[in-house]
Amino acid sequence: MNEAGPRWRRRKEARPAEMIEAALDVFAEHGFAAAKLDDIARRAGVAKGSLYLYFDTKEALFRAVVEQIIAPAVSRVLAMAQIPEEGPQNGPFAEVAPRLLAGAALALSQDRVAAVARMVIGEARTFPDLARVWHDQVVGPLLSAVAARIARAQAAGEVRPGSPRTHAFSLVGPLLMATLYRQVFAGVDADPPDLAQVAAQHAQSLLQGLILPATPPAKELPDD
Amino acid sequence: MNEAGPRWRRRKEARPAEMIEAALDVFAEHGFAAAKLDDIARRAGVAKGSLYLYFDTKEALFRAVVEQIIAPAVSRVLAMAQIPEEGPQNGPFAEVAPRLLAGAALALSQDRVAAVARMVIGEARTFPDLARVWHDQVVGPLLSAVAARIARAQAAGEVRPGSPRTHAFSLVGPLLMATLYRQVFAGVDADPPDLAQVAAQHAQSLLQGLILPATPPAKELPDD
Amino acid sequence: MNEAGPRWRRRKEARPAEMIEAALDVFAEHGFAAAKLDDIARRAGVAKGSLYLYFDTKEALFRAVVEQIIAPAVSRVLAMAQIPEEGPQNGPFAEVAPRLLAGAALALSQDRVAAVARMVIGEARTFPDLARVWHDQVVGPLLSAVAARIARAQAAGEVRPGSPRTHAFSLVGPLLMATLYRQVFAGVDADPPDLAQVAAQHAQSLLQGLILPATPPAKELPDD
Amino acid sequence: MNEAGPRWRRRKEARPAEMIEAALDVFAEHGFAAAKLDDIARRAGVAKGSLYLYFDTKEALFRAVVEQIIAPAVSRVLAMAQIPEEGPQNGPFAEVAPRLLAGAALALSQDRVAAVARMVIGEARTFPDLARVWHDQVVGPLLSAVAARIARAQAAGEVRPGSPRTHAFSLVGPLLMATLYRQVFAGVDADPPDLAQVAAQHAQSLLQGLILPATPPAKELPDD
DNA sequence: AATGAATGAGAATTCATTCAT
DNA sequence: GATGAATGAATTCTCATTCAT
Repeated sequence: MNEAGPRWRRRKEARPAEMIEAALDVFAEHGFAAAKLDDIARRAGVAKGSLYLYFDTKEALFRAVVEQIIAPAVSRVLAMAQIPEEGPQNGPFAEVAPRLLAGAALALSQDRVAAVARMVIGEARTFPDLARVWHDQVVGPLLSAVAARIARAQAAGEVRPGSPRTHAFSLVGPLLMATLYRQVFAGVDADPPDLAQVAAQHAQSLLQGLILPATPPAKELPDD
Repeated sequence: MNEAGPRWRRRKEARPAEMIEAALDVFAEHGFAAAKLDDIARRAGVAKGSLYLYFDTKEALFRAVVEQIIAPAVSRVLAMAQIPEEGPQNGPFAEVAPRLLAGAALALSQDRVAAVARMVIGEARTFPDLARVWHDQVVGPLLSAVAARIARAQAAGEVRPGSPRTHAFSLVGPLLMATLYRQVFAGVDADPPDLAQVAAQHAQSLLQGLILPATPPAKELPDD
Repeated sequence: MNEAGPRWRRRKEARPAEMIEAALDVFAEHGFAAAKLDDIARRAGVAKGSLYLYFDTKEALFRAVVEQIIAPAVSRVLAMAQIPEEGPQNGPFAEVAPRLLAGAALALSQDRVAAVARMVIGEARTFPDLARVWHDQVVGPLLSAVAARIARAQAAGEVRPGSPRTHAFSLVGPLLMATLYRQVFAGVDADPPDLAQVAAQHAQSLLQGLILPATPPAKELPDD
Repeated sequence: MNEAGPRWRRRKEARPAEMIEAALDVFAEHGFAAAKLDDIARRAGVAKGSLYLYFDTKEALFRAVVEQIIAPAVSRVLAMAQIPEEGPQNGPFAEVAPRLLAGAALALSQDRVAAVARMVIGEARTFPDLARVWHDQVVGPLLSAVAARIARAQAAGEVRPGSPRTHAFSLVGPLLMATLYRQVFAGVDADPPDLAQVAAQHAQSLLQGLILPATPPAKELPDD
């Protein structure tokens, strides 16, 4: 710690995880504008001034939160969609998609990720940079990866034609919607949607179609 | 002196509306916390203090904005979902659903409604009351209406079994997602999704299924 | 409104008593600085702007309160001290003084007068004009009148030598103190001093002396 | 880093005192409502915001001023009234009382104490808590102590019967009245009463009686 | 590296005063 | 004469950022 060296280089890496963790909590709870550095410092167990040793600005701190905590979570989900050219996940889309949604449901169950998402939505207009970070590092890659996988499936004749990007919205929209719903109405709706359930049911509905074949009005079949 | 001059009344009732308009603009642009009453007043063409003749507090003004914009929007959308027992909309679900989504896409294209939605999402944690209003007056009724229509379709054997509420998420989630996307990434993504397109394509995908029949050009198999 | 005339002259006299009454109440309750013209207007049953038809300024309104309400009360008390050269009140000081104090106790029992006094004390430094009005129209005349009467009594050999002005403080100080005490500790002390009792007992104590003649340790005599 | 450097502590404890000093000045000069935090800060040589490091609110600062100035003043005066059972002050009441008044006159000559008193009187209605503090910690104990001493003198046959509490008003009222007079009419009356003079003359007048024995034109008796 | 006291620009809110009706 | 909506200067309080220690 005392000898000179390239150790300094590491400082950026060494950014106290506690600060970022604390910042995530506070941002998630109050939103960006209403988050107080005082709170963050207290929760991180450091002095307010210490935050400035590592982050030039409140916004920089937010950026770090996204980069250090959100990005990894995104990568994890992407790993399920970004199906490598070869490998076991490269099965039929009808099998990959449900797995993807299930994985996403799991990732989104961490309230922290969802809370940041809610925050970004609220502050996007005020801090365009936040929106850009979120778009470039989270939403964009995710959408593109999913759309790419869908395009591949279309090329393979597995998936119906149409804008792959729009198909991606079709695939992930309901799950994200449910996530937001849980976030926003946490204290209001005592019976919020279950993410895993939404993921599973929606995967089936979307893939197979919501409409049942117009069964010649036969007797009711026990639903399968 | 005694006659109730409606001269005043009219202005007295017009002013707040102009203030709410201005407030909507500013809130939508900056979010609640970052919105400055100075801006709102200037945009409304009144003095800062005049706002306080009609709204006790910044929060009260925010609430007024939400309620003022909500009311008509809800009526409009509910009219489309609250499919009357009889009437033309009471056709087969496969025809009703696309119309519903198309109508919603239209309603959501008004940036004002979408902007308020984004605001509420962003400030839900800070103003729980607001979340409750939004839930009880907007999202709840809407979801319930859609779910009820779906349940009816299920009873008629038109729609695959499963939680009607979750089916509702499947149906409207992508459209709402796209709406939010447009709001949040307005300045970031030069090529945002087109709501009408999403509505149309998603309706077809969801209803008919994203997966093409495993085309050894066989005949349609009863799903799964 | 259009014809010139002497009618205007009357306006000052016609100053609505309700406004002054209301102002007294509000000033007494909140002090000068914290008194709101809105309150005064509401209590007077007029519009806020109407106050300005009669009083140029908040301070002018206060001045009117003093002149219209306080001054008469003072005159009443003065009438008891300003003993005319002849007349029944011109008896021995030992008889006049108790009557004077008793009359003052009665006058001060009106909380309104006392409340304004409290207010002036609080705001004197902020609004020197108020202090001047109060001094010139209330306290000064009162003190001078009492001191003059005392001086006369001294000349007659009735009263012990010493500064008549200081004697005046000796005479009225306890009663005023008790009045203030009641005002300030209205909500705090459940058993405030009774003004009439203070007046009576103090008159006797001061006039006859608090100290009993060092009775050669004889048996207790029924006092006085 | 771990040693508790008292370096900071000292400054941290000194600052609030300076602020309270400054606040006393400004409050005394303008009263509570009209005092500007800006002024106080400037006079204390700190930034406006710094006040809020130590006092949550303008009212809290006011309270601190009162308590800070009260505490020593009360101790000092109580020491004079709380005549110990034994000791030199336990002489005849006729000797103790003048000493008591003289001491009080000295204490009240400090404008700071008097200024705070004036403030409390002025703001009592606005801040009932303040009135309570003042009553419970200052006026109550003082009055009780004086009344108790008087009661003792009555028991010893030194003092005329009557409510000891009212006698206390008789004793200290003129001095307090004079103190207030000086405060309130500081800028108005060029010749305010001298506290020591009032104390001395009133002590004699009250103890011996204001009325001279109906001198059958005898030779001047040494008064007493 | 760390601290936390200090700063001061900035925002919400109040209210005496004005003025069109 | 009366009204009360409108004004905007003034004030309290907040909080990101700085800096001496």
